[in-house]
Amino acid sequence: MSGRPAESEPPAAVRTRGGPSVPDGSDAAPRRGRGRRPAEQVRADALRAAGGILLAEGLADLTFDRVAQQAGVSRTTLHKWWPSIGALALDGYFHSVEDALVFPDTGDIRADLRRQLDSFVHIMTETPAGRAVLELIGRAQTDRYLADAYRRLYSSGRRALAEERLRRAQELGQVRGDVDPQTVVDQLWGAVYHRLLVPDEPVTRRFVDGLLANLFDGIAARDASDVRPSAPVASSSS
Amino acid sequence: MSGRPAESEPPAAVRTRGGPSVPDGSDAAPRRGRGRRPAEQVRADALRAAGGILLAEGLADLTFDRVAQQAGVSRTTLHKWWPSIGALALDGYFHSVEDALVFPDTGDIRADLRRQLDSFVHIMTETPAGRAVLELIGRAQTDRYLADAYRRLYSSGRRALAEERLRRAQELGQVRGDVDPQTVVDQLWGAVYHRLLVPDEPVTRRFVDGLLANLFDGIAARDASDVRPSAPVASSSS
Amino acid sequence: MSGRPAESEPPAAVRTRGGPSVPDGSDAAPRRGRGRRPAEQVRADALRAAGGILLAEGLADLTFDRVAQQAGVSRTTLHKWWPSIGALALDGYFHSVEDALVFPDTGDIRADLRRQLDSFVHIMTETPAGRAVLELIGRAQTDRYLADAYRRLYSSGRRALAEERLRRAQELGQVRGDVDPQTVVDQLWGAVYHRLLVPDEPVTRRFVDGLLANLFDGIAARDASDVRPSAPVASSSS
Amino acid sequence: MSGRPAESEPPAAVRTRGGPSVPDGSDAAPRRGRGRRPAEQVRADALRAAGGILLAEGLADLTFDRVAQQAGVSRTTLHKWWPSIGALALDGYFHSVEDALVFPDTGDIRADLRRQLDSFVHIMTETPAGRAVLELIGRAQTDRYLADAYRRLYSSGRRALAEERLRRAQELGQVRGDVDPQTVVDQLWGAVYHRLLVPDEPVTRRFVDGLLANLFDGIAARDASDVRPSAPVASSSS
DNA sequence: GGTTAATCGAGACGGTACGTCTTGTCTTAAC
DNA sequence: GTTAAGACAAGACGTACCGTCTCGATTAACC
Repeated sequence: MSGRPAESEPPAAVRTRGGPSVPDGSDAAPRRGRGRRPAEQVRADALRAAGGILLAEGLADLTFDRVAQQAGVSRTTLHKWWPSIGALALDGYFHSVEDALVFPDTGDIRADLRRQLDSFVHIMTETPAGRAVLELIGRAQTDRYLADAYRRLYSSGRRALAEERLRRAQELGQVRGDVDPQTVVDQLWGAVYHRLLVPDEPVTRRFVDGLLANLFDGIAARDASDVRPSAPVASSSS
Repeated sequence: MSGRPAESEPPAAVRTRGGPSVPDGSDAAPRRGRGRRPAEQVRADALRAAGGILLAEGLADLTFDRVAQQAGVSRTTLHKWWPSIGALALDGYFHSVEDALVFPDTGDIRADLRRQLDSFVHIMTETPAGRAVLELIGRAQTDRYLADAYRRLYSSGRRALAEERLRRAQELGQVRGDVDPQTVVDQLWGAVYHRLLVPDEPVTRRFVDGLLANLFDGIAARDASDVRPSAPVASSSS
Repeated sequence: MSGRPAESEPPAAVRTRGGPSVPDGSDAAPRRGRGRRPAEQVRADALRAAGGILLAEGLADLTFDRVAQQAGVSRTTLHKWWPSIGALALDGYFHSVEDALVFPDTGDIRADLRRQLDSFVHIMTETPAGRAVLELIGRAQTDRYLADAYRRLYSSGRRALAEERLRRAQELGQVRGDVDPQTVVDQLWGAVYHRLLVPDEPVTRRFVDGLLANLFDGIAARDASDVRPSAPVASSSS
Repeated sequence: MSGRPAESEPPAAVRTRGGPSVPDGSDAAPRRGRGRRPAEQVRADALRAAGGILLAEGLADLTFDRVAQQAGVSRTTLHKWWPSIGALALDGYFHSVEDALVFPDTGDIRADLRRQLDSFVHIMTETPAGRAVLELIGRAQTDRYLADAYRRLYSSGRRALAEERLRRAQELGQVRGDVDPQTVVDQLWGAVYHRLLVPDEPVTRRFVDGLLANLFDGIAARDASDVRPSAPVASSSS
């Protein structure tokens, strides 16, 4: 990401911003004279193009070259502002997608987590943004600029919001005080990410139910009535 | 890739097979005549080279070109056997690393999970194989061939082993019968993968403790004694 | 030039070979499949395009990029065969221009030199090849690949032919035996090149007359009748 | 450029002016405020930088960019004052090199020419200025602005000086009155330039001797004693 | 056991992208 | 109003890799 003013980016509800995010899918360059243009306009054009390609075709088809052509921006300029294509993709993602930061607080922690997880699962499985986020996480494994920016602009903020909500539940006696909220984050959202990144098993409503039930009720058998001799509930394993 | 802080590896004991997995680090091609060689020998050379580069330098530096040169195999042949560099990398990984799929069964499910998770965390955070697995998962987001092969050859088998062990625990009344074992897999190993893939938080022994405690004991407060007004336990959040 | 089979290249009369040396001036690429084409065809296409651009527009407008586009050849291939654009230009020149090696030998050395010089001057001042040669000599000052190739393929051969003819004249007693033929070459063709490269003065028939007269008759006054008080012959200096 | 065997320099004594012509080899810009500076100071800084780079590294490494950075002058300003990098290079050359245009006149024309030619050859073959002049002549083939400036500022003046000296010799009866002095210039200095620009043959003292001997004595055999059956004098041809 | 067919190595090629460099234009702000 | 600072489009450079294709050599299987 380099020394750019960070665009802050937030947890939860994500929505594609404006239908025509991709202004002209026809890869047409505006064609201007050589001189300088205001930096803001150039940045906006580049981000719009990058976000559009990312959401429409995926990260593998996103290159500096294509962004330059589609946005009418020179490659040199792109390299000056973004150190890697992954960093540009992430910025383009935030520019094209509207994240609703709000984390519901109705007083019922389990219901609020359920709502939040449902929204999250919806976005990840039903919108182009889902695939984009997975590809960004994937690319971040070999692009440290992207990895840094992703943590700074995206994941750390979402973690903080979830922790905040969980701490309030602890204060109200709804969640045990000796529980580390960050570990809960990994066992809810992290578990979903895992199924999305390595899709052996489907991400369903029943799965989200199971995540919350396991965590809130515990998986240890409490009394004999729980003991059942054989497979009690249909597993989704093949 | 390069530059990334190396991290880790997969569930169940993994061991690098044979010190000199990388036959000749000097990138020297054997130089043979043109004729045909036994397919097995060609495959073995290619896999050895691919695995060596993957573990030593990372997936980003692994190309068909380099494997061809280092293994003395023609690019044409590589393309014939593997549909993408990711697929070749995965095969090379298995050729260079010996996975012990064994899952301990001492009768104590929580202790067995603990041992298995500790081994997993060790490999993922302390050996080159860990970084390789993360990079493979990452690349699988944009490489269909790799994604398919990864599920078929790797993750599904590990899921099955864990499920098997958990079902035995259910039969012994140690785990509630209405719990879906696959969901537990995502809340244990999946949670670890999440922290490795998006490293906002460190993967420590305390973290593993928390995973098991949350899951076995539940996070819901059981009685008034659990209720505490403010942050009771040090969280690892920054 | 590199390790290519040298195309031998010769002194004297140069003629543009075939009107449509530039096959399709419309910068249109043929567009073929990806596979390999015979090296000879690729080389011929590249040379035709390079020669065409050089003669039609000059060396300054000749780039690897344009040759690649016009010839339907990839830049990579051009770089493999020619180490610099100058080297490619020289090869393209020889491919597009037909050099008549013949050096006349009528027995009259002065008349033969006159004919040869007239041909040379004609080509250098009246045909596109003249400008091309001057630009190649110019570029050779900062392109050692071009400089080497130019000497090897062009100038040394022309020097040798001229020397051969002058030596025959020496053997016949028409030229003094203690004269170095190579020095004469510089005082005839070299003098012409000088006027062409630094055009303070025009290259005219009278100039060629003067070159031969000065050299054959000497410029030293032989007797008093030669002495004249002021400017005896109109000088072309401005 | 680079890599070229350095060669030489121009007629009449040329001397590098001031050891530290290159102000600070560390390519460090002085860093000033934005406002206007006296035009003379700007010009001087630019010329000093241009001349330094030209003499130290050659014309190929001289760019507007580098001059701007090294001189602390903006590219905009350079473009305003000089129409091409060649034109700037030429101005920079004159700013860094002190040309003594004096032409000796001892009364003996042949001895004076000999001295002048020796100085010229020395500068062209033994000093950095020599290479610079050859590169300027080379670039002038494709840079109209440089070509015009070179003739106007450099070559025409030198031609005039030589002509002046030769005319005095004609008036004294040392040189035939029907000889065009400008043609003699091309057969002496022009011949040397030719050997420098297309270095098939070396530029030696013997070569300069030959130039004068051929021209003053003529190359035509005067009597039978000159006739020799085979190669009489060692030629430098390979 | 010799012929034939499959397979491999070698490497040329078009194509795409990369990251860098240079040029010339243009904008803005300082002087 | 001139200048510096600097952003930008344009386009070339040289390199890397991919995927395809051709060719020749060799081996293995078939007859």
